[in-house]
Amino acid sequence: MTDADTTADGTIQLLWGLREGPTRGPKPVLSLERIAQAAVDIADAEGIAAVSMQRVAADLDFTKMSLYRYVTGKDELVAAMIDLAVGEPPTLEELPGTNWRTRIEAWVRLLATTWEAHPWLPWVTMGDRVMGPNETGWTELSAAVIAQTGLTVPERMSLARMLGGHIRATMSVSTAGTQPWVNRHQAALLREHADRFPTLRSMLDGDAAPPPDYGRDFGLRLILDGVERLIAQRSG
Amino acid sequence: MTDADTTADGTIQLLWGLREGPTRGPKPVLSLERIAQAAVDIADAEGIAAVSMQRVAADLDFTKMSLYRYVTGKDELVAAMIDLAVGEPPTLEELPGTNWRTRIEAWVRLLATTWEAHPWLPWVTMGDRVMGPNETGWTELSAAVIAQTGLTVPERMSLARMLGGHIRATMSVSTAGTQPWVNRHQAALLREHADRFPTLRSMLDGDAAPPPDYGRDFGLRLILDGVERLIAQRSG
DNA sequence: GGAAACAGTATCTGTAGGACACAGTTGTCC
DNA sequence: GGACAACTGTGTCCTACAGATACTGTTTCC
Repeated sequence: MTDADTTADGTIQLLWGLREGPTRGPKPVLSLERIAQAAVDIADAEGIAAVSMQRVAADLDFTKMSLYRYVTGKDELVAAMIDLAVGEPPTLEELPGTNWRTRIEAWVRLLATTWEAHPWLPWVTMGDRVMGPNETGWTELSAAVIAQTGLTVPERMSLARMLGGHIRATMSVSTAGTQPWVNRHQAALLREHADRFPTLRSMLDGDAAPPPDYGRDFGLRLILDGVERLIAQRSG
Repeated sequence: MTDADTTADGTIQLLWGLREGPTRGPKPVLSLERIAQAAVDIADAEGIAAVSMQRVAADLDFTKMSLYRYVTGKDELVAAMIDLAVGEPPTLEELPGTNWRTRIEAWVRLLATTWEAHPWLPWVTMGDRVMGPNETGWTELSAAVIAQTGLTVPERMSLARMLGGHIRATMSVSTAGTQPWVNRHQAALLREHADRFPTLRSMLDGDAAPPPDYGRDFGLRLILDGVERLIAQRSG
C-alpha cells in the first residue's frame, strides 16, 4: 500500500462516516464538524493560506495536537472543509424546469453560487482525490440531468467534467476594482509592449464592459448550444 | 502600496527584463535562467511540492540564500518557472489553416501539449498574477485568432478565458492506471452507495471506454459548434 | 475498584521561507 | 596603483508549519 492509498483511506473513512466511534474514555469535547466549521470560517475570511492546524485550534481554544484526535492530518481536514463548504446538493425536483438544458443551467447557477461563497475551493479541489458525500451528490445530480441529453456515456463524462471546469474557470479572482480579465500591472505591461501584443492592447480600451460573471453565462450558452447541435445532428 | 503590489512589481521587473544589471562586483556565477531551469526540472520529475529554495540550490551546488541574489522570493522563482516552461508561442503563420476554427483547434492542441509536459502548471497558474512574456504571447495569439470570429470584445474575452480553462480542466491527473474520470477509491464508494448515486454507479461499468484525452477534443467541439451557431445566427 | 481506553496537553523534531551580517571579489575613481 | 564602493555567495538565525511521542487526567466496563 502506498502513502496515497493510506491517506485516501483515511479521508474516506472520515467523510463517509466509517470511523468507529469509541465507547470508553472521556467524552470528546470537540467534534469534526466544529473543527471543519472553524477552518471554513477562517478560509472564507482570510483565505486558505490562513488555515493552519495552529490557527484552527486557537480559534477553538484548544491546542494544535488535540485536532489530531479527530483528523489524521491536514489533508483530511481540508477534505472535510470541502464537503462542508459545498453543502448538500438540491434534489432533481428542486431544479426548475424539466428539460435538460434548463436543468443544467440551474445546476451551474446553484453550484457556482456555492463556490463563490468559498473562493478558496478552487485551490483545494485540484488533483487526484476522493470526493465526500455532498460533493458526490452534486456530481450525481449533474450526471442525472446530463443523462437526459441522450449522449453516450463517455460524452456525458466529458460534459460533466466540462461543467465543473467551467465554473472553476469563471470564478472571480479578487482583482480589487480593475478590469476583471487582466489586472492593473498586466494592463500597464500590455500598453508598454503594444507592438508585441497588438490584439490584447486593442482590447484594453474598448468601452465594451467585460462581463461581470467572467463569461459564465456566455460560455455555458456556447457549450449547451454545441450539445443541442450534436443532438439535432444525430436525430436528423 | 500593498504587499501584493510590491510582489507584482518585482515579478514584472524580473520577467520582463527590467532589472538593472550591476557593473561592479564579482561576476555572477549563477543566472536566473539556470535557477529557473533547475526548478522546472525538479517540478517535472517530482512535482511542484519538491521545489524548495533549499532543493533548487542543492541541485545547483549553491547555498539556498544565494538564490535570493537573482530572485526576491519564491513567488518570483515560480513566475520564472512558468514562463520558462510554457515557452515561446508559435506565430499565427505557424498555425495550420486560415479559418478561425482550425486555428483555434491547433492553438489548443499545441498549448495543451506544452502543459502536459509540465503537469504542475495548473497548480501555480491560479489566482491573480502577472503573466510573463511567453505566456502573454500565447494569449495574444489566441486573441488574434479569436478576433477572426467577429464576436464582440467581451465575448472574445470570455472565449479566450474559456479555452484556457478547458485545457486546464482536461489535464491528466495521474490516477495510476484506473478509470480516468474517477479513481479506485471513489469507484469503490460509488458501488457501496449505489442507492444514493444510481446514475454515477451505472456509468461505472459501461464497456464504453472513457476518452483518453479527458474529453478535450469533444469539449472543444461543443464550444466551437456553439460559436459557429452564434455567428450563423447573427449573420442571417 | 482496578485496568484498559480514551481526550487533550506539552514538548520536540524536521522542513520551509526568508532576514541579516559577514567574507571575499571586482570595477572605478583619485 | 591603492582605496573604496558595489557586488556575489556563505553562515547563522528566526518564525511558522505539520506532525511524532510521551505525558496527565478522565471515563467506562469487567
